[in-house]
Amino acid sequence: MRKPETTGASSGMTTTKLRKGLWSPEEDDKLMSYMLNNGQGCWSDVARNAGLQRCGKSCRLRWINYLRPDLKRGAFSPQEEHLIIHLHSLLGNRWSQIAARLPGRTDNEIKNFWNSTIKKRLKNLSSTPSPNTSSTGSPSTDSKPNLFGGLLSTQDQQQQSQGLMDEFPIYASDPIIGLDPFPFISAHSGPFFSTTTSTFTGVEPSFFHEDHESFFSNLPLLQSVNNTTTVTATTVVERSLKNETIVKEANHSNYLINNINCLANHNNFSNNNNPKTDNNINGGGVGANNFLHEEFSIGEWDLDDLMKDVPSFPCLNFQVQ
DNA sequence: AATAGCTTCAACCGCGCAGCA
DNA sequence: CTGCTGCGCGGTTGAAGCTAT
Repeated sequence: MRKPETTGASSGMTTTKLRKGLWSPEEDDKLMSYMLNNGQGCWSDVARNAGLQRCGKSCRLRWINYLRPDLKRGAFSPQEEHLIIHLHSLLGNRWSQIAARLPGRTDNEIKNFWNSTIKKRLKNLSSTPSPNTSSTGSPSTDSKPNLFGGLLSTQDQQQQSQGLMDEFPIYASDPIIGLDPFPFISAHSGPFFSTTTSTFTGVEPSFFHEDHESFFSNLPLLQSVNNTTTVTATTVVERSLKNETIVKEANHSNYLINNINCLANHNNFSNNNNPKTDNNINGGGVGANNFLHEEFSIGEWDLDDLMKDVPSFPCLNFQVQ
């Protein structure tokens, strides 16, 4: 928190000193009532028209992080934590994208939560290796390391997943975003990746149901690191801590090849009309079976493209009609 | 009770990007 | 093309609150 600056507007004709620091209740009232009456416009206009000695940037931040009526207050639920961890493993420090998938939460809030709480847990986890893992062995099939206090049994994982589904029904039909707090491991042990190749395998056409077509068509698969490497809990933690690097590197790695293979499969099954898909992935009409063995132009793809149509919550774009 | 150390989180800063003249 | 302006994002700061001693 910062000390509220008491210096008000100067007496100059053109130079009004902008306030910094904490917002007073009066300023909050002004901004809130202005936003409710006029909706979001140019932020510098908002600041001016609302009679605030604040820069537009400051008004925007205050509105987004504190005043917005759809904000959820209070601590993060275990389900939200679960989702944050999962999304962070997919997106890295793209807090705004993570926030867009958590209704009522802001990027700042999530960022703070991650830096203060989850990062600490990850460090603790890495400093106290699980007895169920070894430096050379495979992760246990009965339990996985987790950030909620140690090991999570398969049953507990299912319960957590169910909680997530209850809280975020939009994800209920999505086996990717909803189920796995530790995608690094599942990417190796799950049904969707071969353990010996970079190829997306074992998926039946029915897997891509139309109900979540657009979701899947753009949602990156869980990160698949070097598919021939055994992943331990320690590796998972280290990779979580280095996630930004992983995500960046993934753009030029098997990770993206997996995504693309998945996407290519899906786009073929769903026969959608995404021109980018058609041109760059489909190769202008390559059959489904060919996707798995084609070389793709990876440089033209990135997470943003893959994620852009993933559902977000309209409440985060609050605007008065 | 005092206070030192730690944690939390609201707010700021700087950068990159888009739109426009 | 260049410069300006506004917006949005991620990283960082620092005061308030909390906890341990």
